[in-house]
Amino acid sequence: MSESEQPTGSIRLLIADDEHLIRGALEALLGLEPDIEVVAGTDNGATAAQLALELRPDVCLLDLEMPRADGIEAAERIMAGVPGARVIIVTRHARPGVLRRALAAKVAGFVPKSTPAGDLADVIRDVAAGKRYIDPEIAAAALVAERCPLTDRELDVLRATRTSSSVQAIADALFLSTGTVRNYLSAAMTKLGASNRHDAAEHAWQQGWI
Amino acid sequence: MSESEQPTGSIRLLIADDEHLIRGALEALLGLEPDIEVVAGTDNGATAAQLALELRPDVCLLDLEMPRADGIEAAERIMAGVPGARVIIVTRHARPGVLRRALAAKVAGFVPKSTPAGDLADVIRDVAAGKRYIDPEIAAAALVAERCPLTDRELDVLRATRTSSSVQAIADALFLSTGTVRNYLSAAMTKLGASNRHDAAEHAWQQGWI
DNA sequence: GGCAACGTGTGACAAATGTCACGGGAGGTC
DNA sequence: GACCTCCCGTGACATTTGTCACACGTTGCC
Repeated sequence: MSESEQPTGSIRLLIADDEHLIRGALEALLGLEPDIEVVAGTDNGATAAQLALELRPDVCLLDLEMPRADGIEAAERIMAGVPGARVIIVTRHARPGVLRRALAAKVAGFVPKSTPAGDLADVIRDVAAGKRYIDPEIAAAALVAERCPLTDRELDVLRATRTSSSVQAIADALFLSTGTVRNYLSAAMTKLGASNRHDAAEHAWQQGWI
Repeated sequence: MSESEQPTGSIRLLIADDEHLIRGALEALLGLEPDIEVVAGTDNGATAAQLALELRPDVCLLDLEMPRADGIEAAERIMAGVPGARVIIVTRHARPGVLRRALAAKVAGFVPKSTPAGDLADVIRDVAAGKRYIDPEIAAAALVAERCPLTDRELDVLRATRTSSSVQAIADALFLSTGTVRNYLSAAMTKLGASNRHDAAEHAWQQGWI
């Protein structure tokens, strides 16, 4: 593992983003930095985790929204397989609950796509140096965010609400009776102050609870 | 307008994308090309149109999803104000109907964010040279896509459905009676084969009709 | 002029949805 | 053991939603 063709202290980076254009652009952006070397790129979380196990990059830059395994799932797999790995999550929708999930997964960096491009290299350097970087806006939002008042089953039905159209379909998906589903939905709607299940599911999604 | 500090034939480019990270990365990517010069960047459609009128870039690279004016609206304004302007729309969700809208606005290029990063510069060069470039996948999808069977008002209520929770709210937003709204929704749902208005609105959105 | 399509509305009916009250059981804590 | 919360269910009820039939006026086309 002691190649000599790279400058001393060069940061070996893995990039995962399902939008090829973005990934390529990020590679171009970070390739301009003399101390950063992009060693791998992929468009899904599962491959990202696999590549990380093989290549042992110093830092992994993972998009949150990816097929096969989202950024946090990929981060968990990488953490499990590569002790001391450093992961940065990049996301478009910076929902407070997602930050919680990311921090629970021991992610070292969390930046929204609204971050100025010039800052990204610095974040990568900080993270590579062992520091953590959490976008201050998201951190503040997460701190004032309400704790999730919903039970596990209530979260389940809200999750199912996002893909199923009728109560019957939700009940079928969860192997529950329609009455039970309606009770859970009613409870969730009351807790969230929503006037229908779609609003409730949307709210829970915005908070990153589901 | 005859500055001499740039190489002959250099393509003057404007980039608009509301995600700063992406815009910066694209600037880095395209900045690597010797014949492309990024002359402006912004994060919303309204400013993009304004800047285009002032700076008269050769090509405008516009993200579709932007605040204040989406990529196509911005393209229309640019076309109206700058004769011979060339616009490329970049989008994450390549819905068939959106391509229709874009072509109706005389857009010269249409690429999804899944395009390999290396191809983008070539597309820009083609467009600058007067050619058009339409992503073949999207073009094929648009050709087999069904024509929109909905009336203007049906589209209106479906649009409102995406933001309003109840029929009453939709009716209030459109200054209609609830009965009328329900009739339109029922008609739209029948035409689209949807079992509720949210499905219908989702379908219409996927097709790019609203 | 006649006809079709569209926009707008009403009224009635059925189905889906949301609310409420009430059960019972499983699993924890004091 | 008593108590609590969560899970799962039932039944009744009011509200919302979706369907259907029908009506009237406008616009555009043959």
